[in-house]
Amino acid sequence: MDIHQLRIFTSIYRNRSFTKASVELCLTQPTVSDHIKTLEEEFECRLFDRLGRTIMPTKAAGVLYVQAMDIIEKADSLKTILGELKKDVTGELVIGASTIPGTYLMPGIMAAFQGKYPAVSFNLPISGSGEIINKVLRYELLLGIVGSRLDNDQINYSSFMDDELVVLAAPFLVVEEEITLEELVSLPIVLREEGSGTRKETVKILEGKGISLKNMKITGIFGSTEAVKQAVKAGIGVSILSRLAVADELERKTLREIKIRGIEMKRKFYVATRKRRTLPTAYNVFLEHFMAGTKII
Amino acid sequence: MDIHQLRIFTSIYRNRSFTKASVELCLTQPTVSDHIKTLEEEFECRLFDRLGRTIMPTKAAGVLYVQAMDIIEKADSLKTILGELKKDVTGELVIGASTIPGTYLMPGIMAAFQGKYPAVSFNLPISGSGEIINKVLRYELLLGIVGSRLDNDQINYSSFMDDELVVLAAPFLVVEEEITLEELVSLPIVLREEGSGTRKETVKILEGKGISLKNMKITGIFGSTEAVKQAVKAGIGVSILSRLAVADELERKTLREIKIRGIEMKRKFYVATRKRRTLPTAYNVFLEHFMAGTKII
DNA sequence: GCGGAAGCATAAAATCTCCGTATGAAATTT
DNA sequence: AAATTTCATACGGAGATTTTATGCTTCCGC
Repeated sequence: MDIHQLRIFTSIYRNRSFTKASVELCLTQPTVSDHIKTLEEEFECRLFDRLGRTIMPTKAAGVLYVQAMDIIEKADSLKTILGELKKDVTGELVIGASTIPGTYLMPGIMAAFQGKYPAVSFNLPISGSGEIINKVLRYELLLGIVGSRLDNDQINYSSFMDDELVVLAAPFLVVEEEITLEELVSLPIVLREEGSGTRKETVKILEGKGISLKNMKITGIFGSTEAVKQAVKAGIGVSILSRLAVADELERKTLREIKIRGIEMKRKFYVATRKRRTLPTAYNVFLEHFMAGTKII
Repeated sequence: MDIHQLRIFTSIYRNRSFTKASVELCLTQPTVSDHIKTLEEEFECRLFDRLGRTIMPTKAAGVLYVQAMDIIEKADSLKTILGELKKDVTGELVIGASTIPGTYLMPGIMAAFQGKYPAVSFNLPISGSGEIINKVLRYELLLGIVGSRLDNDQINYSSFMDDELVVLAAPFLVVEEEITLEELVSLPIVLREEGSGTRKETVKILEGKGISLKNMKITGIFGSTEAVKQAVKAGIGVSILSRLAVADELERKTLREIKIRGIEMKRKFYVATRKRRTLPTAYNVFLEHFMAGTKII
């Protein structure tokens, strides 16, 4: 049995004629006859009584017609359903993010997106960059937003936004507005723990300038960005954090930015996806919105 | 798209593997691959991400799986449903009957049949034999029970029961228990109207004995069997009716049977069906019961 | 009632689809 | 790095589908 055969059957049933059905389906009459014969043999029951010039559907045909139409309609709707899926921006978007973008960037973007597509909801697991990327690798996440790359040929990174690392001090700390790199090294410093993306990027940039952490006076190591901020405010030392994370404090002047002469500490945020995976439409639409919305910043 | 292809798809989805699906379905892996390719092209969406040694169903695949299983199960149930139909003795049986069998024979048989198959109900339109046969011809009835044939090569008759026509008189009428044919002709007679099957059979038998109605003294023509009985009881004349129709009256001796020496007036009842038409199971089962139950009478 | 038209069945040939074998490419494991 | 696993592709043959041609029956008009 075959959907095609069911279509032929239902056409005959409606038209009360093999010939008319063959016209409707753009087939020849013998083809139509043959398929009905096949169906009758398979179901072991006559479907149409051939009365010479006319035909009469049997009771079995009446029963089959309803069932067959059911199947045909379901089959036809498949294409529509899968087509709609391509336009369908609904459901839960699970997007992993590392600490800085997850805390200070994504919530705002997600809120804006949800204003545009109210049918979506968000799930935003936040961990370190490395863990996020690992989950993308292990198919546990479709999308990760990270501030640090972990080289792996299975991951596609696309950078979408420049971030800046700024040196921060307590407002009361007696330091120039702009200092030299050498002066920075002489200051007491507080940092995130090892493994943090922000710390990793900071170290990378400093080492690029020929400075090792070992040459610096580390007065505190803290497990979260907020803790580091509190430590800086308390005067334990200066620190280097993402501008994104301290925008508020700089505005309210509870933290002070110290420029380094002739140096800009840039880093990038990345969207991480696994190679060869197909993103559902909602994710793609979100990414589009996301890329467009963050480029300007 | 094809049910077969949907089956292949669902097997892959369950097995999370093209190869395992090919084993399950007794196909080769390239065949399975090819069908999925066809589906993906038809639906214009990827169903499985090929990740090298493993695969991952896409969101579209998840949606399709539910729909596909639905179709497959419906398709599989078709055979069962049509199979059940063959054992299914339910629904309304519409059986046309002419006056005598319809009035005096069918109700009892139908009651017995319904005792055995409580799921059936009956619809028993009663008209003249000719009209019943015509309705069978015009596909308005599947089955007719008639006491008189109407020759037509589209109708199959099968006789199932002998009936007897008996001469009836009022109990008070002074007539011998058994008379000769000549004596019968001399008696006043009442009859059904022309067109009645009983009258037709009566005339046929009498003419077979060389007697024409024109030689008889017709004292009344009535439109129903019951009316004829009343007329006979009232002494308007004798009449010839089916034994079936007067069994009660003979028993209660409100009518008297008069035998004709050396003559038996037999007639037959017939089941009339249209050639080439397929009877639903319930009708066939009823016919079987019917034939078995009436042969003895 | 007879000839022709209409409708379904059957037979044979052409075409198409489906499936298997052989082989390749990529990823993972050893 | 070699071996293994898994999916993709190429190609040929078997079988199914379709068409053309034709036959048979019924039904309609004359």
